[in-house]
Amino acid sequence: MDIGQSLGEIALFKGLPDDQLSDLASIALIKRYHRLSTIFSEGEPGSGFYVLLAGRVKIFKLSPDGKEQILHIFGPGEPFGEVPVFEGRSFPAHAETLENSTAVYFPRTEFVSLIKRNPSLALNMLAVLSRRLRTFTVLVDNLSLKEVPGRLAAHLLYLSQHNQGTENVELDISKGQLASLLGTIPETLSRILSRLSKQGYIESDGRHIRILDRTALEELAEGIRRL
Amino acid sequence: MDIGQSLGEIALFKGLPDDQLSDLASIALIKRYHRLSTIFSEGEPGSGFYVLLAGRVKIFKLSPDGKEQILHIFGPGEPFGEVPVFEGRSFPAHAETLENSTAVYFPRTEFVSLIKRNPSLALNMLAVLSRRLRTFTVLVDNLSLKEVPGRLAAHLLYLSQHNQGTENVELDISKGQLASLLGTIPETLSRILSRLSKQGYIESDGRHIRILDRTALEELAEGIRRL
DNA sequence: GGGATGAATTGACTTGGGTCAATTCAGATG
DNA sequence: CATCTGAATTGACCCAAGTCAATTCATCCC
Repeated sequence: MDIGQSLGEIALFKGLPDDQLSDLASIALIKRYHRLSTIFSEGEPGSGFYVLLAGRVKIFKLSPDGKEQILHIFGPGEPFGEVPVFEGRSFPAHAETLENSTAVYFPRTEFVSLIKRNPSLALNMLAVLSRRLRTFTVLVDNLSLKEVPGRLAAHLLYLSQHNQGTENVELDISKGQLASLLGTIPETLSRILSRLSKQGYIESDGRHIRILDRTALEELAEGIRRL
Repeated sequence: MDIGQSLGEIALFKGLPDDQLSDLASIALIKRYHRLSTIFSEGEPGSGFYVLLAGRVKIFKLSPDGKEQILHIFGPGEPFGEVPVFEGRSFPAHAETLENSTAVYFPRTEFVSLIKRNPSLALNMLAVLSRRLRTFTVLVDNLSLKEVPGRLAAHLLYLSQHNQGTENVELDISKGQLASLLGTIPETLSRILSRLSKQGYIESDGRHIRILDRTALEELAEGIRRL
């Protein structure tokens, strides 16, 4: 595989001249992981960051008694683990694969010196971090200001959006993981899905969900309507 | 006032040569705000960002029924409102002064072109955003995985830390605002402060709090101990 | 096909923390 | 000094969502 080639298709590296791409490729390391393996853990010193090529990775926090809060789920093309690269300290959360995955790893010092020589790489990275800050504000808003039905409604609408706005939505993670992403537990998620069905807002069959009353979901997500 | 001079003391601009500082000063605009005035609102297009020179600013989200969740409280030297600069879209949250405040405003396009010419400015900004990402992971962890006593304990320890680890801590915001920062309401905060006092963990008198049992607070914050 | 294993669902119960309302307290102002 | 106004506290009550336990369901593999 030509690494330089595939790097060019990654949003973070958009607009870079070919020689820079091959510079990148020359410092990159390919890493492969089995499903459910740890990529890094919170508190570890980070000496580089990753860009996912294939598979899926979750970034999450853990409470002492084992409850998990997922911060992000990343797919191909998305970078993760950058915080320690620019801030110097350790990883602020855990990273684990959801599927067999392949990532490129960029060592910190080499990458920083590349960034110094390439302003548009720096700006791309600034855009990535800014986007991530925005998603965090949404997550905080959900956790603190919405209740679980609202979070779930928002998530279903989000999935629908990313499927060309279709009414048919396929959950791409287990219900247990979805619960952890929404800041709740499987039991609660299960109950609320069935309440949404009883209300006629959705039709639910395993991982497949059909949106029947989009407006109702929107109002739930906005916090205007209560379930 | 020599703007260039004061800019040099801001962490974001550390290590910049004098001519770059005066470039910065030349695109900067000084803005003054009264206490409790809106600097920007969520959803507004952002055409630049701010660095606070004096006063205090809160960044917050609002629910439809008016409940507020504070994301950050910034003091002198701290930049805010950068997300739209690099990501292009609108402000992800509201910004309002807590006191009479002065800020420098940097218009987006001019600032970006400066960053293009100065890698260390870019790296400083990457460090700022990375640090902010870390604080968000902490906030999410608190909101989702800790209960209110734990969040409060963590906050008291944080305040103690930033006062050379003294046992005497002064709340620098109103209890109402503290509640909003901790993701709760004043009534609950009040009750929990008094429970902490009854337990002998703290002594509380208005805005002054004395830490009596640091270990207990640490264990509360860790989620090991329950109140 | 038939266990076996983990995921998901359902029920009964508990509880943290929110709502609403009533005081009390404290700082600002005339 | 008296009063006013918003902040903070306290009490009674309620409810969303968590815990614990028991099934049920689905998938995989022999």
